[in-house]
Amino acid sequence: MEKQNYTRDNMADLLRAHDINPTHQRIEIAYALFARQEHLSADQIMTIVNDRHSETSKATVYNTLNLFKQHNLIREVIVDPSKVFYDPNTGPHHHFFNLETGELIDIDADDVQIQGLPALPAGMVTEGVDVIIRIRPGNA
Amino acid sequence: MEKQNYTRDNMADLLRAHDINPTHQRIEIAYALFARQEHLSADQIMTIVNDRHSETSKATVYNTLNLFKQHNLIREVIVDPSKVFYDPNTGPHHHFFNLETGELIDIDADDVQIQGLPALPAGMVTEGVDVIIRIRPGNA
DNA sequence: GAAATGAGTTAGACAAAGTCCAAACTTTAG
DNA sequence: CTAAAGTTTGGACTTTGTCTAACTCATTTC
Repeated sequence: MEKQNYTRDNMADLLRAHDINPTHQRIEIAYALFARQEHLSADQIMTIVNDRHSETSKATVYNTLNLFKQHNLIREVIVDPSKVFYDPNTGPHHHFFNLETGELIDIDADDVQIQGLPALPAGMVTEGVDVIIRIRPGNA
Repeated sequence: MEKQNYTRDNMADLLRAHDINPTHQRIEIAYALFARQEHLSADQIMTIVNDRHSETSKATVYNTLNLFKQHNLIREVIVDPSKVFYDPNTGPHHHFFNLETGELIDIDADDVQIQGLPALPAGMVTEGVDVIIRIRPGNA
């Protein structure tokens, strides 16, 4: 959590550390997510990556994001019915979701305990726990 | 929670109790959700409603589900990136989500406590808290 | 170095969920 | 009966995401 130096150079190392062959496009996409440390949609990522010069196709953006997800480099966040967000933070954490702006805010999971959950159905294993707190500006 | 008698007849009362004018199509859609007490997608609801005879258009299904949602008769569940599920249970509860089958299982929220959440951002109000436990068949 | 190989990328067609809109239909009230 | 308000409809449209077959490019192999 301390490595703030996200440059294109060490994106290659990061990718290799996750068994991903670092290509030009993959580095750009990883850089877009990690340098900003924001939750971005595929569409936003494509805009960012192509704003510079690179020309990366839609298919590659989707392929790459799914590849990153499979290799646990990023995580999907499903809160907006119309699009998926990708999150460079794979550590355990939850989210505030601002219903007005669509903004996501991280909540570190270390401080959060959830008690009283029933047992899992037989033969099932937990893959992940998502807590989403939907918020809106308001009249306290 | 005790009223198990969900018939088309008392769907009209239910709709009126939520300030919704009970039309033929609305009754059918409400009946589809409440009689089964299941989590259904818009597509599934349309199939069910049209399997009988009624002929209800896609636009009406979506209009009606959004109307029900606004009047707190049903709730949206967002777990599958490709489609929204509608839930006739509006009481506080959470979900197991079976990643293999797409099945949703309710978890009563009365027994669940969540501790250690940070304060809301200034000027914000909680609209709802969703806990989703993603599960898959497995090797315990 | 030329050819073969294989991984990665691409444009564009396609699919599915959901929205939008103007026309048509239904109710209700006068 | 008529007007107004409320509801439904088909179909066009948009958006997110997938698929495919061709193409590029780096690497190996001879």
